Amino acid sequence: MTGSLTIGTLAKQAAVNVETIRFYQRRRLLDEPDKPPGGIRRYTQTHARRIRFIKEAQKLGFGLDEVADLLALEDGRHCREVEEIAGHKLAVVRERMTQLSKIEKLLVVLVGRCHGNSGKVRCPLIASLESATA
Amino acid sequence: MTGSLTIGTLAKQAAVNVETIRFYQRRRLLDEPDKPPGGIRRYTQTHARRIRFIKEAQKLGFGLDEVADLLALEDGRHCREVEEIAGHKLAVVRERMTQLSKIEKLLVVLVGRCHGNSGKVRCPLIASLESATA
DNA sequence: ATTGACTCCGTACTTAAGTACGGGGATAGA
DNA sequence: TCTATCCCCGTACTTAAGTACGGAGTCAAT
Repeated sequence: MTGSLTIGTLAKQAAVNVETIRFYQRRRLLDEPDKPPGGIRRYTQTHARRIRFIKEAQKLGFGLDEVADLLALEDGRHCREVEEIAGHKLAVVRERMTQLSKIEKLLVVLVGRCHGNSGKVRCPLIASLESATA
Repeated sequence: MTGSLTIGTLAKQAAVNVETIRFYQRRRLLDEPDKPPGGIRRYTQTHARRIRFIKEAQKLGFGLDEVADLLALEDGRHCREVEEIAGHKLAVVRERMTQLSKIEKLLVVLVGRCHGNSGKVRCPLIASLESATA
């Protein structure tokens, strides 16, 4: 049955180390299912999804504390909290997208300029990001 | 004159710790100006810009090794290298933008749904990211 | 000429995020 | 049944990215 995983298979499904799962549990990012007396814990696809979410969010530059904020939203919160957390994250996310799109444009230009050429190229990558940074 | 900084003022301008600058120099992310015999090194705005760039790139989820790749582009490279590095980074950047925009949409929905409401809200944040992840 | 702030450099410590290890228990297949 | 493989849990180690520390030299203003 695909609805009941041991920690090992969960780890495989979510493509992380078993120890990482236990680490997330300690950090309260992932709940620890009750242990059947004298036994082995069972996990679900919900756990797997949450782990993958954590990993994705990390790639986007969020630290585990920030990921915890995001997960708090997922877990259901009162509106005032939601507005505060979500509003703040929204600003962060948008800022990041802006910066990324600047880098993206520059990379595109660079690759294009380069195509079929075999000399040296130099690009104003930094300057361009800067104009937004200032 | 604004064109000649000591490491201390450079640190202030770039909003980092002096030690961080020295650390970046060790990591070859930032060049170390020649030391006038028996003396104190002088930095320029170019250094400050580069440091700010490093910091921005980090916020976007790039590690220092990846930042080094980006800086290699800035520093001028042969076309084959540029196409390789830039092309690869471009894919990464686009992937990140996609993920961010998913999170963004969800946050917007969440905040909107919440507005003027005072109960509890729950959101399918994870599920949405997931659909892209899979 | 002296003092206070700053630089230089090497070494060591810290924080975040894992990873690894090891003893002891459970469990499933030969 | 026995043995291999996996789980549980605590403790300790690792890696990336800084930060801090301390002694010795330097510079600028008093």
